[in-house]
Amino acid sequence: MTNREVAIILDRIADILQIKEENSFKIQAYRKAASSIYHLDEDLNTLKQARRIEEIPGVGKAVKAKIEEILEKGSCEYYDRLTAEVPLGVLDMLALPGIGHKTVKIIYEKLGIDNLDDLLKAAEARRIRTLPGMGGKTEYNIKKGMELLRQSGGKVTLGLALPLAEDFRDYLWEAKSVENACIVGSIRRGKSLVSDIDILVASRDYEEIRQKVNNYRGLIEISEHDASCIKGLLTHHIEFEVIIVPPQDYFSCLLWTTGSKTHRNQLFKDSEVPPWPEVNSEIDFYTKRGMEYIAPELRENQGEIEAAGKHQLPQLVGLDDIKGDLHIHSKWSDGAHEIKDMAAAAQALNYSYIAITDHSKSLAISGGLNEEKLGAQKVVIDALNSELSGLQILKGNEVDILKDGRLDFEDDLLKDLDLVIASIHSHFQLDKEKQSDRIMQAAKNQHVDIIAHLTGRLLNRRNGYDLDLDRVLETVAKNHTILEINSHPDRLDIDEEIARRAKDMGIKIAINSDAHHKQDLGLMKYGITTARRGWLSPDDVVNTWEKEKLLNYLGE
DNA sequence: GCCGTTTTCGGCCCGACTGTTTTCAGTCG
Repeated sequence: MTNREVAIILDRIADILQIKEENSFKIQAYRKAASSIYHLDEDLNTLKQARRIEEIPGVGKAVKAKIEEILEKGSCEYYDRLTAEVPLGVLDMLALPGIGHKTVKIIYEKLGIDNLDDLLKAAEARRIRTLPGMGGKTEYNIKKGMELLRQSGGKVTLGLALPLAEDFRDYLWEAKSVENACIVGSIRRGKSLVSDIDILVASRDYEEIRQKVNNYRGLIEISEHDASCIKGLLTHHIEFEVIIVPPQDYFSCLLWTTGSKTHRNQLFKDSEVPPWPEVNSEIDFYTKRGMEYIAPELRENQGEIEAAGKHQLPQLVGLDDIKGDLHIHSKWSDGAHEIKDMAAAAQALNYSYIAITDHSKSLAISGGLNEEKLGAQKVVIDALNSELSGLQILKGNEVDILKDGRLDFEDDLLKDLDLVIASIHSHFQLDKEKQSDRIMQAAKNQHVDIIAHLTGRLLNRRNGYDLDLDRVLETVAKNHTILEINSHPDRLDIDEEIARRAKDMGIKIAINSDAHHKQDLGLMKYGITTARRGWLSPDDVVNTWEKEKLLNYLGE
């Protein structure tokens, strides 16, 4: 069992307890333990062997026993008992926006519905409105939510698929006969939602690879296999495909399997099908055709082939270019750690600056800071800065954009901060005009430096709010406001398409982790991938800049 | 169920909006 799988079980226990309306603090305890484990930087199995499970924050005697049982047996008696009472299909319904634990409980108890398909049928048959507290709008929410789920077509986020793919690839590479192995397909191109995990393996021993796949701890089943391919299902029910080629064909197959189809169609004529033994590397392939090397993230037939032919591809931003992180939370609001701990984690990444940007007072659930606390936080940061060498902590805030476009703090207070992020956390359903006006008003505020998670989308969960992007981007450009690429793999907001538009309009971008936990600083790589897919260069991204240049820009 | 310069039980625990109601329960960030 991986940490993530254990965390998912603990979260499901919390969900079922919530549906059963048990003590809310008990539910909270399971959620906290799940979150701690999700963010752990050590493997639970290792911790168990070292008898250190109880060191995990939020894990006491009871949860520890359950974790150990799950690690040994893949499940625990308590969880099995709960899922016998409330089937997992009932929990699937919680994914629908506007449908919470109480609603799900009533639907399950009164109508006996325990899966999404039956729920949709009941909503279409207008049976949901017969239940207490539910009406036409609840049915609409169900139908609308199901549409969103269907749109994603069973795809999973890169944040879920990539770690699993990396683990699988590293495992396969351990086989003696493997000379090369690479994650290919949409994961290699860095798409934010992917349908499966594809691994290309160079080996002459098919049988060894098949045995190896068969023994993988994350394997659920092998569905089919032939001389060059093994297909099946991995944990989290993600489909996989292992493609096995002889070593001399590896690089041409790497190109072919990375795709995308449209990139391939544009590049190759019908007659051209791999292998091409003369190809020694991808760079070699493009060079021999008189082109620059095209990075996997660009291979989407969005003008990259033409640009590569003219040697006009941008120099893409990379993780190594990043010098700081401008959107970080601490314990002062809803973060998990003290500022000094986040600073230490940033130093470990060799950053030269970070901005502490806790929430503002309106976001009460997250412990948003009021004027007084913000003042106190500045004193703490000043003290830390006087001790730190090599890293500067910028005094910032993620200030809420209120319903009418005003900000949660007065200008007088904002002007004294090093960095102001403005973002929306409420009133998602305003109409296009009002929503756009609201953001534009924030962008026009001379103290606002960055607009964070512009569209508010949550991948597989919620579409972005209705925005007139043309008008918004125009205002952002005019006011020299920076747009954020939020690196959280559930957000990746703005996406590559908007990022590229923004770049063309001269808008600068900040790639931020929005870290609520030390480990979250590592999410930066997902934002980088999105930036690369948006054709961004280091110069387009303000947090690749030297500190002095950045501070100058913020001060203007 | 966890946690304790509060110390082994009692605290943990927001607030606004939405939808279904006609005074409030459920959802969400």
